[in-house]
Amino acid sequence: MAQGKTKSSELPPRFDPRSFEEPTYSRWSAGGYFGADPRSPRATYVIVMPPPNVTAELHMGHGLNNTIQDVLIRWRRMQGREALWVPGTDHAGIATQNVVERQLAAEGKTRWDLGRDAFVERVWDWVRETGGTILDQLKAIGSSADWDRTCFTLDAGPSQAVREVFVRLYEKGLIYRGKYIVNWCPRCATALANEEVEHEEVEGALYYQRYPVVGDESYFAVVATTRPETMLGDTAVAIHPQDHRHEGLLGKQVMLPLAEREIPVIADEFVDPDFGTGLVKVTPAHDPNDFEIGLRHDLEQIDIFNPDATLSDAVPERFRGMDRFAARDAVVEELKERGLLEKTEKHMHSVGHCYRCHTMVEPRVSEQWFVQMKPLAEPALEAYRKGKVRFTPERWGGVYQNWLENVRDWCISRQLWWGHRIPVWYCASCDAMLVRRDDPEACSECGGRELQQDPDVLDTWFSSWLWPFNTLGWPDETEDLKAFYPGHTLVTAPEIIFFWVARMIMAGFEFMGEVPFNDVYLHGTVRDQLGRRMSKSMGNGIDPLEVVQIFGADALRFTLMNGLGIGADLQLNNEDLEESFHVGRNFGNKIWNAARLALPHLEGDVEPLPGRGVLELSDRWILSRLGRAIREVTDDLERFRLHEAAAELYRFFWNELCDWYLELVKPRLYDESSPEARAVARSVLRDVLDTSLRLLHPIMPFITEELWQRLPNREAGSIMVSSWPEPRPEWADPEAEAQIGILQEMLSAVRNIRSEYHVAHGTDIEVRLLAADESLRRAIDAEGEATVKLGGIDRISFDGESQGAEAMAVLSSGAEVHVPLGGLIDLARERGRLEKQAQELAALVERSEKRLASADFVNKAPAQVVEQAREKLQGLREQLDKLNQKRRILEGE
RNA sequence: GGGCGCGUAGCUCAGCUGGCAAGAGCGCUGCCCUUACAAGGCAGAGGCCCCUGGUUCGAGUCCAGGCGCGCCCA
Repeated sequence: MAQGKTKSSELPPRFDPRSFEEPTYSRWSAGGYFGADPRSPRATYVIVMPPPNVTAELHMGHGLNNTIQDVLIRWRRMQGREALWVPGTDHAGIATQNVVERQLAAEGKTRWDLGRDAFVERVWDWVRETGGTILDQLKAIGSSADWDRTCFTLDAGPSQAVREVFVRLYEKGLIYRGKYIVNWCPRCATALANEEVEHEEVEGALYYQRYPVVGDESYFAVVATTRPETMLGDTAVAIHPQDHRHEGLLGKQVMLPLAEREIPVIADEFVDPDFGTGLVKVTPAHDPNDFEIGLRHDLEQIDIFNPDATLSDAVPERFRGMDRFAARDAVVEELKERGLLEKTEKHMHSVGHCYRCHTMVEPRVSEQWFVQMKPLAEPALEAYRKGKVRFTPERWGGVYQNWLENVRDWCISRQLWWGHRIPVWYCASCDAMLVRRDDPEACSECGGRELQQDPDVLDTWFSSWLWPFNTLGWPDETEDLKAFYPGHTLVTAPEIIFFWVARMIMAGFEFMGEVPFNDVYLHGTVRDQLGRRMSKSMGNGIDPLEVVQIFGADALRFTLMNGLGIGADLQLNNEDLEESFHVGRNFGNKIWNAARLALPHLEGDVEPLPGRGVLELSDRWILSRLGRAIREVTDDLERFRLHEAAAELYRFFWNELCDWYLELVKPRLYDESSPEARAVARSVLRDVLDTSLRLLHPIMPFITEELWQRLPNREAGSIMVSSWPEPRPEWADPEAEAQIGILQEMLSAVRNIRSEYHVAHGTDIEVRLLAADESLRRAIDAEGEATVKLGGIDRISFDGESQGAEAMAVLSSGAEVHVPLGGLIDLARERGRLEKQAQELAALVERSEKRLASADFVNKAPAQVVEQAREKLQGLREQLDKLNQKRRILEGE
């Protein structure tokens, strides 16, 4: 793909990502660079993509999540690993069904109007139409997933895996069916798992209701409740056994008003004597705690609701069909009329809401399927304790552990139509229950052919938790499975630690005998400029594709990585995309222009990097700095500190390579009269640019490929499969770093003086360096031509004495920079300038002296620290002395 | 109620194992369209590192308490 490209000298002055991003992606795709080979002898590196909802559209959260994964996978691929990133989508039972139900509602229909089969077919139509859109969108941001392995949770393979898992767990006794209290979403008309309920503090009221005591109707049991309407399902009143205030009531019956039923007063440890009156109503069918009390006391469970939370036939006729909130008003009103409402108090309490539609959840007894979690949790906990699974940031490990230690059974049946149907059949003839991998033809007990499959489907997460291995072909023992399980890194958001991360680890042990990945990297949330979570409903989102259109995928990716503190949230301004993304775009432009400068000088043959002996000072310096950058970026990536990798790359490329090296090397590049010197410069430039582009590639894949293709002497057909740079120890060159460092400081001082005295650009000045140290002399000696150019200097001399009518600065080494400015010098201004500097230095000297005067510091601090402090003080004093000396001369003028 | 996180420049955030003359980007001020880049260059201003105590020779960093903000669990 490299040959015959546009000539480098023809690069336009501004980089235009749209001109190359899509074609570049197509070439990668055609080149087969995304695919992983199970037969490869290389060590693997595997990430499974958190599958987005099949009908979702790409938002910034996906953008962030997938960019992180792509950075990691591209980096490991370059390191020579057989890198596999498995993509796919999730059928997202409730969410997807909701979307199609809303479409139907717009047509004035419900799913029951269509019937199950037609409805499911309709969802499939919608999925076939829009499903996978999001995966194409992921390509636009550069994702290098192995698309040939794209998986959908409802595909045949994963569906078979789900059945296999259900049957195995059932046979092991870990799946059971029972009538328990579950969280019920009246809008979705289905049960939910505990984790699918979001609790929210709301201001409600505490209603004190009077239940007349049977046989002594002038006496009342007063119960406090936040949910008066559920009284219609009360089957007892309870007190704490040690609560002597209400002892007289124990064993008596009270008359439940409105329902006009007699119910007992019982004693149960669960009751909190300090809540309300110490007496509570017990509604076993509609409160989890009451449910437990009911079991202990063998109370009747009266389900007062229909699936949509209107009141059922279990309540008096006048309440039937009322919505639960209307029923609350009606009950309260009627109690009030009868004098049975003692008082109401404001009361804050936490109320559960459906995580998909935010409707208030109703605890409700119903028959559901459950997974017994404790036995599955043990190996998952063990793995964490032994460090086989690590979390980044570490603190999430505690959250994971805490959840597993207190894990409750998992309600896996959903009263939905879209999803994996539960593989259980009931025989109409003999009541047998068949749990099967394949659809049975006849009852195995009685041979009856009238079999009814369980109408419910499984929780979507019941397929998601198999994702690390069902995407590789499990339960078949495939080549892929052998090669790519277990995987390595999971990248996701902390809010699905329970839903998904913990369960995947459990399933990994239960079905594969091994943890599915070692590292869980949890990233923050994308927020708007006000700190609000981006969401469709609030309209404060940013469309990543729009960003790609305007700024390019590389700009998007760099901005995301650069702004992403470890475990921290990321703020972007959705009203000002320029503000949010120009950093990445401008960096791309900088890279582009550095190449625009370099490439014309690199045409034709370029020799490999020569030995150290022929390198110039600036070459030694940039190679030393580059080595440092390689170490830091690699280390940052290893520790998932992606934002620091991005910042380091930005700093190195811009502030060292562009600001200094390119300027220092220019004279040699343009000097055709010294071909040998020019050849060395070209070799170093080529190598540094090549290495820098490879370092940048995981974060900015497109621009680096585009430019890399124009470099001579490339090692591979695509930068994607070039090698990740390794630091060469022999490049480390503290001497060169020190020399260039002092040269930079000197130029800074000169430029400061120029700026202070408004010396026009183009007006060269003379610089006299007194007490110049060896480093500075050598640096100027080696880089004289560039130095005079960068400082706008026409002459540098090293002799003479401090004089009056000169601007002056002292460097940290003690070297004095004098700039004779002739008529431009303003003595008053110069005195002021030096005085300010002297004051600052004096303050530092004082602080430093004080520190060293402390016997404790000198005796107890490490010798090296004390020594450093002494040297520093000496340097500061020298600087201050020289400044003061100069000030005295100026006083005499 | 239990747990976790955050508070550093006007804004968004780095600052990892305590050794700082406290950093970056944006924004701001001044000068400059110097032939890679004005999406740029150079120079500069801007900080009780939330508060109070403690540990330490030494605290932005560790500990305790407080204030403010956010999240999770019950």
